[in-house]
Amino acid sequence: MAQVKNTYQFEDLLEKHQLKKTGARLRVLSMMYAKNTATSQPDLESVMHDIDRVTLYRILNVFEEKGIIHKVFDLNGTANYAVCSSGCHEHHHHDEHLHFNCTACKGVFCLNELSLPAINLPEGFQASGFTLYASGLCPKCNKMQ
Amino acid sequence: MAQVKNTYQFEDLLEKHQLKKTGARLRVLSMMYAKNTATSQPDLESVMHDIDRVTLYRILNVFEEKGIIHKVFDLNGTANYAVCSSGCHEHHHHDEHLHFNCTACKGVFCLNELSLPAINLPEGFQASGFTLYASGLCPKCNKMQ
DNA sequence: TAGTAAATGCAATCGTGTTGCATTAGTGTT
DNA sequence: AACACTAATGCAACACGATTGCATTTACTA
Ligand SMILES: [Mn+2]
Ligand SMILES: [Mn+2]
Ligand SMILES: [Zn+2]
Ligand SMILES: [Zn+2]
Repeated sequence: MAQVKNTYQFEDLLEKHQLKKTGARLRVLSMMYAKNTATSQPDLESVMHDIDRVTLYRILNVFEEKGIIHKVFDLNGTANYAVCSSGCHEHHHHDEHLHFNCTACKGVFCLNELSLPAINLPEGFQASGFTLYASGLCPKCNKMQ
Repeated sequence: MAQVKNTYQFEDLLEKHQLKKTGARLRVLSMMYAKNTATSQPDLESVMHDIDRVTLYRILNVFEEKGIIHKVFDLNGTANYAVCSSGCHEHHHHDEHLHFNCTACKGVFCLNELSLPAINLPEGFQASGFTLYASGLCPKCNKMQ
């Protein structure tokens, strides 16, 4: 299950990153921390009708800059966001784990427990980051066939 | 370098997949086979002004269905396409290699020579495909700093 | 060469991403 | 508690890739 926190902890989180404590930001945080899958902006919009989509867009952007969440693309190429596990700082992410895209429920899962094996790139290529994607069926969809 | 072919071989390729031999399709094939990086639809449009965008869109789609090319997303989430190395068939791709996104020139490289190490997924997850992404500098951009 | 299905072109729409600017609201200070 | 200042929000507008419907044209086949 995801790492559930309460409102006070979210306020502390915002304060730590020198972000003003607004209702929209707290609601986005509580939604993202409650889920065990990544969240797209359309996901947020479908729930928070009263918040402008540009506001949500900017909240996601600033959270990513601050190292609170990280971006991962789903099978359609749309951005999804998930809370960073640990060790992520402003403009410095360490989310090199496996991202599982469920082809049935479209859920995007961060499998933090799986670290990536070392990769030897061909001569000349210089990598700054890796991401491993897998697609298939998540546990829930797998059971339902 | 990429696998260059001539027009007759492209015609054979189309015939093999029961696709009509049209000028647009042959031109798309020759462009994609001549490059060593993946090609986006905007790439094609910038060269083939006389072909309608929707036609290009449908050509890319049918080529992917037939297992001639495979789709890979760049850092912006836009679809790029690259010719399949081998073993890909209709609705059945085997392009489990590393995809390198150059942050400078935006090129997307298929590093076929790098096969992926075996991955053990957590209980319940059933994967049908893997893709490893790396971002950084390609050889050319690396030299130019 | 005529008939048929496939492929194309065009117009239109959708969805996500992005910017500018005026207004509002959070925060530290008086 | 009121003030001032800056950050955050809402709204309008735009960018651009993705996607569909439909009429027309083209490639193949009989
Ligand atoms: Mn992740
Ligand atoms: Mn590839
Ligand atoms: Zn699922
Ligand atoms: Zn490059």
